[in-house]
Amino acid sequence: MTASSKPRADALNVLSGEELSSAAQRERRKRIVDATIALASKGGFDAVQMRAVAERADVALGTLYRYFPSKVHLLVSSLGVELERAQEKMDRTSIPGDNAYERVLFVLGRITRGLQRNPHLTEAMTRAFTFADASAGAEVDNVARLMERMFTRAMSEEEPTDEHKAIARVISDVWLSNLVAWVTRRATASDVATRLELTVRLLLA
Amino acid sequence: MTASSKPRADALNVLSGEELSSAAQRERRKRIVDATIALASKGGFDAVQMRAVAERADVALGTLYRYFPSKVHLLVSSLGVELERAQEKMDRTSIPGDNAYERVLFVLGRITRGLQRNPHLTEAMTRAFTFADASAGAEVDNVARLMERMFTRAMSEEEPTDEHKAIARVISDVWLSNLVAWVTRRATASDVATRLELTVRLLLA
DNA sequence: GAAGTTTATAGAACGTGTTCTACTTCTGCC
DNA sequence: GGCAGAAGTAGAACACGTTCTATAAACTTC
Repeated sequence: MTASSKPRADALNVLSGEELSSAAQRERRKRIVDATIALASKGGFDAVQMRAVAERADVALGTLYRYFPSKVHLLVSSLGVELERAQEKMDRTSIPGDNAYERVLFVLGRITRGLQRNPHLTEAMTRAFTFADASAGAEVDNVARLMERMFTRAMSEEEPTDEHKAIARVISDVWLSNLVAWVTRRATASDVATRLELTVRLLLA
Repeated sequence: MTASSKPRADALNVLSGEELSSAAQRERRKRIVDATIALASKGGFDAVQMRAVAERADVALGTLYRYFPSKVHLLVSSLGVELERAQEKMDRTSIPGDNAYERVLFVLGRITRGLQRNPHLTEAMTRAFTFADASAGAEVDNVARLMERMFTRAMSEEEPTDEHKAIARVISDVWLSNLVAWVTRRATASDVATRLELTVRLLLA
């Protein structure tokens, strides 16, 4: 099938090759993450089976493992992708509220409701995140930073102070813990809302 | 081996039977939990393999599963046992400090250092705790309650107020999250100490 | 103390994450 | 255009959590 006789084939190969090498890989990676998110959305953590992800992304199992060395890496990386999307969306809208307290609550409420709209996906990602071991430390750190940034931005548009960073960290911890309680059905959505509000009040009011 | 002809055999059977039935089961359960803790202490979450626990506790695999329906149940239950021990020890000593802030920090420091003395065990238990799904909700709730009680007691000896309960919950969340960061080597012991102190200061100073 | 029920045992079997092997296809380089 | 090495593929193989089966022991009840 290769057009071996045309003089242009060379240039064409180089060009599409260029794009292929990096671009085909970007493309594969994207397919993998998309497949992960689709499967997670449908059936949660357990439904994200490596063979199923590979098949759906149309790559071999070995390739999947070359891109993501474990299921946890895969899910935490996907969480990172999702959080970045959420952050971008958040950056495009202005956050209402007269003070840090109101603004943080707004952001928390909005993102929490967003996650609760897709319970299986949330379950898959939070469980992977909290189950991650040291080998996924980098991915986990990345996500943790994204979360903290989200809350420091909500608190003020200035460069965050150390105190604001500390508060953001506490909020991240409480938020995650409540999300986990919610996905494991130990807390209702309104329990979560109440506790988050209480927490933010303790910290920022 | 059964003394079938003696009139007392009956009573004895009933008695030792009584003790056996329940007591043999208590005994088995204890052996299982001990084996779990021993294996976890040696090699963490991965070393707690169901076959290994069963063998070490000298019960069949099926029996292990009859007592604890999954590895997570097993580890979270063991965490409950450990926390109760820690609480009892805590109850026997008086907590120094002039105010809630100092007292909570004292308790936090003490229990954190205790856990850090056995990193593998801590890793096994915290990972099981945060990985638990809905089916282990009861066990997880039990542990969460133990944690919160530990901190409300530190804050004051009175019946805890709602605010104190809320604060205890936040501290529990932050504490757990830092413990996880520590076992996954994303935070050092002194990072953890610093963050806990900062958190308690935000909440109680 | 015998029948029936519950609990325990040994071990096979199964599912899914992970690793390994043998082979093919790309890609960059001369 | 041909070659060396990297990347991808198909699928077997392995490990460990979990379930299942067949049998034996322990307990309860009459």
